[in-house]
Amino acid sequence: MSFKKVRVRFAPSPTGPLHMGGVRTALYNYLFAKKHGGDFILRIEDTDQKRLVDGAEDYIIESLAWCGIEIDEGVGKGGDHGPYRQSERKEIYKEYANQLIESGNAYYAFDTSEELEQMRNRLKAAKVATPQYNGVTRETMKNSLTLSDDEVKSRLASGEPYTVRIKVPRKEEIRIKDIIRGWVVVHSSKIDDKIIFKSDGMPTYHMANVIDDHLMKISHVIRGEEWLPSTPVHVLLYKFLGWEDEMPEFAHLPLLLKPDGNGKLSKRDGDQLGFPVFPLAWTDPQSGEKYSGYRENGYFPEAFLNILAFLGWNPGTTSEFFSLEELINAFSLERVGKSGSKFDLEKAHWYNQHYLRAKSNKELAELFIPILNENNYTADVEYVEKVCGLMKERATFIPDMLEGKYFFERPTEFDETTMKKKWKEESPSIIADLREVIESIKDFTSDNIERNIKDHLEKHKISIGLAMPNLRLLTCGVGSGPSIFDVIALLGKEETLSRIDGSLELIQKQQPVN
RNA sequence: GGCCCGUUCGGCUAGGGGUUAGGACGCCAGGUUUUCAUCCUGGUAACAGGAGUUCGAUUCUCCUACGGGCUACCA
Repeated sequence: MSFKKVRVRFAPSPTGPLHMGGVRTALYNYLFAKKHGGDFILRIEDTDQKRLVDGAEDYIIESLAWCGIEIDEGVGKGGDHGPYRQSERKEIYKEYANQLIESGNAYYAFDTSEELEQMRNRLKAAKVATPQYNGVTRETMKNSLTLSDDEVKSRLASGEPYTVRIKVPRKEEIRIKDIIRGWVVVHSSKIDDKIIFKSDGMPTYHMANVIDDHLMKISHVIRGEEWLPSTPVHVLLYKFLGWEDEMPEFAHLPLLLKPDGNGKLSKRDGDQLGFPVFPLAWTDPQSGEKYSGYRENGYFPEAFLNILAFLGWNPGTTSEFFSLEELINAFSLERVGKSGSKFDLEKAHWYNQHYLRAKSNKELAELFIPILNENNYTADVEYVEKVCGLMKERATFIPDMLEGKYFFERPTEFDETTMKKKWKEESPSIIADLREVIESIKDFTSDNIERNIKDHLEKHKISIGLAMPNLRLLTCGVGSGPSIFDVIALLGKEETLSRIDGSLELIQKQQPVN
């Protein structure tokens, strides 16, 4: 099968925002496709018209775009195998449903939901472990297998609602070769006659997915593990449709679990977990409820992707940082693990911090300026770039650099703990001396300032552990931050001096000396 | 309940019949620093349990336990 062109699809249903597990599935599909020079296709599985959510489709497309996952073909892109929205392929499915009925591999079923319910209850009462519509029970139901041809025809003609069910053989071993899990064998007696065509004229996932994958020439189906149990039905469908030889290969991905180890991550988890489950922020159009996203929480797409890639996959080396390009090169389905994994928030922070620090001051400033503006700070780009240069070492997310807000406003408050610990009786006179030193520095560079101040402190045997925090307190209002010499060099001599004066005045007014 | 999938440090994971079971994150300690952060060094900590196969099992097989998925006219 390696001669076949690799074509994979990501096929979400637009029932809400994509969550991070979905993004990971898309990513693995994309990586696999690109690794093998293949196509990545986006197909929208909207066969359940009742569950459609406004904006979901756009959200999916925007999420992939934010991550840098490019669609080669599909919704939002076009291509030769369209339409790529299943609701627009209705007629195609109908044709194949008929074909399956004609070949005796599917049948009409007229049972109402009440009748189905009754059947299940009856079986439950009879202590049948798994009540299902199968080779045995179908004999007792209303379908084209039990009804006469005339009856079926008249029911159909009268417009009575019907579904189409696959006729699962009674005794047959169905073998699935999964790239990640190896051979999985399921006996057909454990599978029920799944509905493949609904009474509303739409196919169910099972049939639509098989037909589309075939028609779209999909070579590999890479999807979540939750699909493994229904894969035998899909395999049967390929066989009944006569496509067995061209059946795609399967790879069922382990699931992303909740951090408490209880179940798979789901859209419903929203923000309950202490981290976003969505790539982008989302507002539910019905309830108006808002959910945060990685993008809005300050994650970089490259960090998000790197994190996601490593949840269930690893390159087999000790390298941890991979660009999308590098992921493509390193990726293989064989190196995808079998067991579910939990999102590691701490490590996610670490990744983001790494990517933040890898950015140039210019890039950082571009991202930081909007945040500054939101907080009513303005400054010219060059200045912000320098601030970023000083703050980037201590930030995980862009907004963390707001910690250095004192670069943009004079301090009006002074960190209480530091005041208590460091503001002593002698502080005003230490500062007065320091002020003179600072004023006398001609070339106002960090190195110069440092040398002058340290010389002065040494010469007069003044505690550096007192003088420096005092200076920081007066100029910044806080007890910690980047090198104070760097800070005041950036602030400039004039600003530094005037801050010292202003702060001194404020402190003398408000703070008692310890 | 039934069917299917899984199980290595706290979480993410490497490894694979004989290893001091490796790595990064976190955490702890030390160093550097005016401070915090960074950075450097070191440390902490894991093969779910039981049988079997074998000279030897964390690795292979089976059982049990635990976790997960599926069990809809949802995907």
